[in-house]
Amino acid sequence: MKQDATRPPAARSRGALVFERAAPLDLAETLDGGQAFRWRGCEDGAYVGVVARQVVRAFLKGGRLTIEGAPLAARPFWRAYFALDLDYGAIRRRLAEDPALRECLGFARGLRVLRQEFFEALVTFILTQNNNVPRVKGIVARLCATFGDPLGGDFEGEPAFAFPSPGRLAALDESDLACLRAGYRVPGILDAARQVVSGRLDETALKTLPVPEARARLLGVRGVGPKVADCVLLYGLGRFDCCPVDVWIRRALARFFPDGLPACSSGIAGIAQQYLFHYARLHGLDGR
DNA sequence: CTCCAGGCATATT
DNA sequence: AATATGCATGGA
Repeated sequence: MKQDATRPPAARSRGALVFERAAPLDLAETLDGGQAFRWRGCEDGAYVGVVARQVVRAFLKGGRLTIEGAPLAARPFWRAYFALDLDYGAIRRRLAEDPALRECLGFARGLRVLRQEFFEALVTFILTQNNNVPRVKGIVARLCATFGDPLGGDFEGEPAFAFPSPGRLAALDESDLACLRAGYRVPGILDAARQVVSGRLDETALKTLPVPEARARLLGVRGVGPKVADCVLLYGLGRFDCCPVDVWIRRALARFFPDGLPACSSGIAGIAQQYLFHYARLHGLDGR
């Protein structure tokens, strides 16, 4: 509830990006489903987020997606972020060939798999280890507020901060990160940052290498196991052919689909998995 | 106060 | 190669 009349106006090159034919896309399902941790829903259905050093407001109206606050030059970025280059109608039709997935599709009409930034996905999914989404959001917020660059906008009623760069985090030690209250996940954050800075973890390589090799490299990071590695491949590297291992989900869903879970169409197994995960959460499956 | 969160690292069989 | 246990922290 504070005003800052001295703050410079938003950069003049910023405006509203409008994407026609964004459907099927549901912001709540996509932005608030445990894929990303830097979006907050508003009462009017819009979402405010900090992504790639941009503080933006996203909303849907009549099948059109509007992104306010982004540089006009960032249009390709947002198109990729929301996977607007993919024909989700066709993808859903293909997934619907499997009976189990067909059931799930009905409960997530506008779910999409985001293409997030690599380093942020790597760090945030290290944080998800044995953790819950609200707390991950809190840790990420503290991480950004403490070590990220101020961006000049507002987020959650506070000044907005960028996600910290690998270089910034790599120079820290565990005591510096104690303020995050991230517990035993801290060494993983540091190792991830240092491996990126050293070049041992290279985004371009991870995007072009065969999935098994990219996965093997990610597994070399402290705090990255099979689950986190595949989440990073899927959300942070756009490897939609990669399917996060999720023992819990498979066990829980087995109750609903005794005939077996879908084989996961080749090439888009990760997208299929996302529908399964959403379905499981929606139905409050506890795996009992 | 318990339980547990889309696991992982490590020590045991 | 499987299987068991500890783990920091705080939301519910």
